[in-house]
Amino acid sequence: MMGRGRLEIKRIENPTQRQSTFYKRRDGLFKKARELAVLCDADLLLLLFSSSGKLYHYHSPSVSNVQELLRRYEVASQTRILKDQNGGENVEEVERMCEILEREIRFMRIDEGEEYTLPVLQVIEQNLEVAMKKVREEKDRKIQAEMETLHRMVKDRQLDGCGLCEKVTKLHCLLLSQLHCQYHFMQLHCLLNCLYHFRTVWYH
Amino acid sequence: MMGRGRLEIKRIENPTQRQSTFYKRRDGLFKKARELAVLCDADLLLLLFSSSGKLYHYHSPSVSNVQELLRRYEVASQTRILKDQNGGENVEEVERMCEILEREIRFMRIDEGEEYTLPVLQVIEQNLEVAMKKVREEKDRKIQAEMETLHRMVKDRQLDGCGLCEKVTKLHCLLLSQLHCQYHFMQLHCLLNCLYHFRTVWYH
DNA sequence: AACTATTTATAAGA
DNA sequence: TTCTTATAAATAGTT
Repeated sequence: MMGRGRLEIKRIENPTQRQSTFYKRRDGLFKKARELAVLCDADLLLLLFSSSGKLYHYHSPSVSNVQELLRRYEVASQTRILKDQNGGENVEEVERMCEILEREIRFMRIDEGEEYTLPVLQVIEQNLEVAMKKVREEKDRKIQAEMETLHRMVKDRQLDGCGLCEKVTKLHCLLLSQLHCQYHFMQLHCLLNCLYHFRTVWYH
Repeated sequence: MMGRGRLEIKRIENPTQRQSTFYKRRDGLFKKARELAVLCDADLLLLLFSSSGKLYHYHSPSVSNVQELLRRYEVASQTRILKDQNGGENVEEVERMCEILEREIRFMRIDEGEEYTLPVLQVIEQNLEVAMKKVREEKDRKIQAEMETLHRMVKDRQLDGCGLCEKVTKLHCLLLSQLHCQYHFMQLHCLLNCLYHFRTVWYH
């Protein structure tokens, strides 16, 4: 890294040297962490255990306690770390959240045994159309990217011996004819399997 | 610090510059953290939230999960972070319910800023197809019922003077031609408005 | 996203 | 350990 020689990023086997490096880099890391928090108005938590088990930690001053930050981490990373503190208050919030989600689903599909009026069905259909449009656009984008990757592979390798290039082009045309229209699901599914097959065969 | 000028360690007020600095220093910090963990055989956890609330995190590979490290932190710092296991039972149930609903929505539509793989997109599309099919079937049923009601009204009243019966039959045929195929939304919407108009006129 | 002139971090030596 | 110093690395300002 820095310093007089180049250092490989591998565990330092010499304990004295490891310890020395640990001190220096620990100080450097905490300094950088503090600076980032202050300069960029970011919240951070840094927990560090030396190989001997000693703890060093830092959290940005705007964070009043570690729990608060961990709660945000839970939400952002979709993992569950902390158990819920209070029983009563946030239950209502969770339930309200649940209701909102339920309503969202309700306007995305039909449930058995329910009665719907025509205008409601229209709304649901419209919502589905919008969602479907988005999904298909995203799929278009992905398929295009796949095809470009394939073409690049063909070009890069100058591999045209076994007629692969021709096959890829054919496949590409077939896919393009499917894009931007109403897909027939099974047909496209078949084509995509074919596409994936190509990629795996390529790297045999 | 480094770079062309000296930088005071104070919150950067210019948002563009703050963002730019954040990216650069974030990368630097994570690199340093990784290097320290590897070189000195240390365990570490780094949670970072940008000022806009986006999460970036890292923990050394030797740490299997975040809880494990937090438990060590609790012991070392003598603070209580992780709550004990027991607590509100029904809270968990509600939350589980919430998660299920959320997952259901997640497989019914595309969210901005998310990355989806092609197989996932396929699943979402398939779910939408199923939902759409159900909605359209339900709509068919409703429209058929509407038409039958209209026909009954015409028959019961023996009212054919002003050519209403003929009009209703025409409308019926038009609607039937639309059923069980892919509707064009606007077209059907127009027909339905027409249908409702008839019913209200009827009872003038 | 890239480029550099500088500053900063730090590896090795004292 | 702690300090020094030669050198590698990081990055601020700029394009």
